[in-house]
Amino acid sequence: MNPSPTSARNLRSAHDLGDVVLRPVRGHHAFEGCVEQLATAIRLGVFASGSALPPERELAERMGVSRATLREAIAGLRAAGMVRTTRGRGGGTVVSYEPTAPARGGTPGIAERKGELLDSLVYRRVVEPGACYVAASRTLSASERMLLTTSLQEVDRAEDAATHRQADSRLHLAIASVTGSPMTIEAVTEVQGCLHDMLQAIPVLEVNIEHSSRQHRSIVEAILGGDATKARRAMEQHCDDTAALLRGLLG
Amino acid sequence: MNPSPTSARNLRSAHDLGDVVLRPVRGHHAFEGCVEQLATAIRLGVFASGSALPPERELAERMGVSRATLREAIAGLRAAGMVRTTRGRGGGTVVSYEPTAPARGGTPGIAERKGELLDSLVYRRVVEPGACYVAASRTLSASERMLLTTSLQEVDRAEDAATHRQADSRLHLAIASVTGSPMTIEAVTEVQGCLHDMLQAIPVLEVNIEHSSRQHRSIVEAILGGDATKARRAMEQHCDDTAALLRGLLG
DNA sequence: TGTCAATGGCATGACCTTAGACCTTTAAAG
DNA sequence: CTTTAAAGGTCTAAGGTCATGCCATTGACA
Repeated sequence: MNPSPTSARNLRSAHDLGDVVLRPVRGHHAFEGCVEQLATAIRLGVFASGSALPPERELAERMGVSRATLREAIAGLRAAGMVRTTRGRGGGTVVSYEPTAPARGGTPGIAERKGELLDSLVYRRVVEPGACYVAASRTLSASERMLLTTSLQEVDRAEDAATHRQADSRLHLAIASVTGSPMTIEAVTEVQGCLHDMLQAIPVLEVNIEHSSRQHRSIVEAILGGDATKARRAMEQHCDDTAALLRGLLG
Repeated sequence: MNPSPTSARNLRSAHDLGDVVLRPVRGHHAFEGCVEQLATAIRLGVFASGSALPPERELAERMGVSRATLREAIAGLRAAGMVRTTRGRGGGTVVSYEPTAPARGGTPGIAERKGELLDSLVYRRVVEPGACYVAASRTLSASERMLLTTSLQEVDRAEDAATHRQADSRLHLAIASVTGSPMTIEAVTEVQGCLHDMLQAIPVLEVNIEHSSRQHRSIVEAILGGDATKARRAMEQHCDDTAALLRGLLG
């Protein structure tokens, strides 16, 4: 009666957790992963235009990859015009990528990733408010407090949409960073990568920027003040507002 | 005066985000990753003893790895005595791992991972309460509600410490699963893997089990009742209590 | 009972990745 | 000006990973 329950197989539970926990061990080739990670870091403004990437040997070690592989990745970035490389002492690989304003010439490849992107909005709602809570609960060092205030100022000071977008990402990463938790930082980095792709795909409204700036201020204020609950609530609101906006535009 | 600020390099900000966002592209070899993931799933009870793993071809595809690589991983599990493989139609790879009671014969390799494990407690505090909130916010299908109640019952019914440990993991994975968010599920899976390793390393107290069972009940109750705030608060309490216990034992 | 299909077992060749050593270039240091 | 050290550029041998196709085994089904 049941569709072929072979003795062993049907011991698996109905709503099978096994179907759900097994994830790809790794997406693609190592060098593609490197390209993606570096490109994301650059686009998010973690490495500003004009600044140098760490030396290849150091980068390779930090990314857990051989120098040959890392070099292939850098060659990819160079081919894409995101970095320029010079040799000799004092040389290195320098970021030549200038942030571009959102919604320039359509949305390349957003539609195909719709599922992943919608998921990232849910995940963000989980991760970022939690990170805020943790950040606000900790006693922050002077340099950590400085990182937060500086990042916030950079968001406020941004004059064009492109710089503002990067400063926004950096602020969120800064908040994650002051949790002191590598896993949390990784999660926020992943989320911000997706978010950036979405926000680049839509036109920016002045109203939205003003609105989110207010939220940013109250988030940072709450974290610096050590009010974990308030910090989380503020970030929740921020995530929900952004998500509503983006879900509307993804259909 | 400053320690050698070469023109380009010092454009990197003081509290350098770049130092913090770059993560290993992938830990180790693909087949090690497979072993780890499958072994964790088995130890957490996602694949119960006696049940069959999916066919190699299917598993390989789901894990994004070639069958050759996956087979090497399975060979590893077989060598470790966790699975048994039979050929022919109706054959397959069957889990032969029986859960073991915590704290049997010391704590192999917990000390070296101390940093990672402590981090996972912070990360858990971020992820699981958030997952609860999302789960409680959704309208759950009948089978999702069933999954939750069943998982809860299994925790309560567990008669020895070993099965209780697995049922506990499965309940947490079930909660993640009903968020419907793959990224969230992945995060909780990772966290539960670490948590399991820690909890296996300590003796279980009847008191603690009783305490956490109460918390489990109120968590599931809140999720089923759609009370997101209450669900999150209950899970926060649960995480904090477990974390306090474990931090004490990790030094 | 015989056939078949689902499953694990195996082999091949192309490609990727690694580790390490060594070369070349070039600015900084003396 | 010479030396030096810090970078990127190149090579090689060994091993990991992949896609694919085919073989071997064995329970299910007619």
